[in-house]
Amino acid sequence: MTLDREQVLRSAAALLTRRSTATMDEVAKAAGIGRATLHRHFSGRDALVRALEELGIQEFGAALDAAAMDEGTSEEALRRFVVAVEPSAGLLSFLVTENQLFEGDDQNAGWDRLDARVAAFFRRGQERGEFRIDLTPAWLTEALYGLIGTGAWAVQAGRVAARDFPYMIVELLLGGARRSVEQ
Amino acid sequence: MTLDREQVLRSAAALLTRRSTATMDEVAKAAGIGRATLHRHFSGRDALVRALEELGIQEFGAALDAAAMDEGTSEEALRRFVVAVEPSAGLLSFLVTENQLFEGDDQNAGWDRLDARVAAFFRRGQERGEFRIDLTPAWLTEALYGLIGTGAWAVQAGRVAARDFPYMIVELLLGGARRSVEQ
DNA sequence: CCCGAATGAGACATTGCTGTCTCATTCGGG
DNA sequence: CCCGAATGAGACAGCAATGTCTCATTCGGG
Repeated sequence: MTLDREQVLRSAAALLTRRSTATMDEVAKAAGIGRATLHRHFSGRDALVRALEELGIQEFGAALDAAAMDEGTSEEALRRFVVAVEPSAGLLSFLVTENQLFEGDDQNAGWDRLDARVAAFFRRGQERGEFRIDLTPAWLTEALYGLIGTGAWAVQAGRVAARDFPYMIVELLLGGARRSVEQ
Repeated sequence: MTLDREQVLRSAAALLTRRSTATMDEVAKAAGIGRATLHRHFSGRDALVRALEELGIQEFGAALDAAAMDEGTSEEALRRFVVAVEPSAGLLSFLVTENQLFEGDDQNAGWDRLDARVAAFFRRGQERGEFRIDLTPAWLTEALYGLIGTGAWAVQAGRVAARDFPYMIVELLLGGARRSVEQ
């Protein structure tokens, strides 16, 4: 017994990433437990989503920590980060969409903190002359999130190879599609 | 009388863009009509979404046409396109999310045709030496869609200025965040 | 081995949305 | 002006998911 809460959350994340409207019953079945048991541990769908949110925040923060965004060039740091965040990309994409539904409501302070860290990273890169300054840190942050979500979806849909995920995201975000003269 | 179908679709698009789970009743109220009338014109929620899908496909195609993707440099064409597609960005973002829910089901052939046009544009740019060739046309296409959706959302959330929308998307997609040496 | 705790299966009421229907009202063309 | 068509408001049943509860079963620590 002693239900593995972590494993339940992981399977729920995997399912909801694919189909965000999945039923509590489907979530339970996907975790290999009964719906009643699922309800005993997460008082409702809201509680489940909130638990997933905390998991996502924790993983996102862990990826930022693991990437050591202050060390080396900004480009190296960004590469490390995208590699570190890749396993959580699907979950994060789901949570972003889910958050968009709560229009105006109180947004989890955890996200603000993470957003601030990412935006500060881009600002630092601008101050060091590594990033262009005509694109705001806020936009670069949003664009990074968007590309991670898009990449996760494209991989899952089979439109791009999974092993290219970090390369494609970082190359596009940093270098863009334009072929530069020195190439 | 003689309900303005176009105007109903537009207000539905505006509402569903903000909150994709809006009720038929809310859609009707947003359009200033009764729920019964809404049902008389769109036999159900599915029919409404399908009508919105056709509208989105038509607008997307119109934006491609208006941008004349074959004329001038690829960069100029892309700029024209993003400017032309901006008014439809919210609707397209909603439709992409909605389509993701139909896992595996028959996807509207209209999208395939549009995807092919966009991918062909990037491929042409690669052949002309304007775009780098280590990023696949399929990925560039997905990334463009993702950035358009992200941009639309960031504007609506007030995180970036609306008038910067085309500039930010095109600059990031083409040039990337890296500050190049010649700058 | 045994007993308590946790689980799974299912019944049940509730809720919110949907789709259909009716009927009084309103609009607008002829 | 008048009549038919369209609309709005609301009633209604159906349905799917939720959340709660019960009860038999199973697991595992002592």
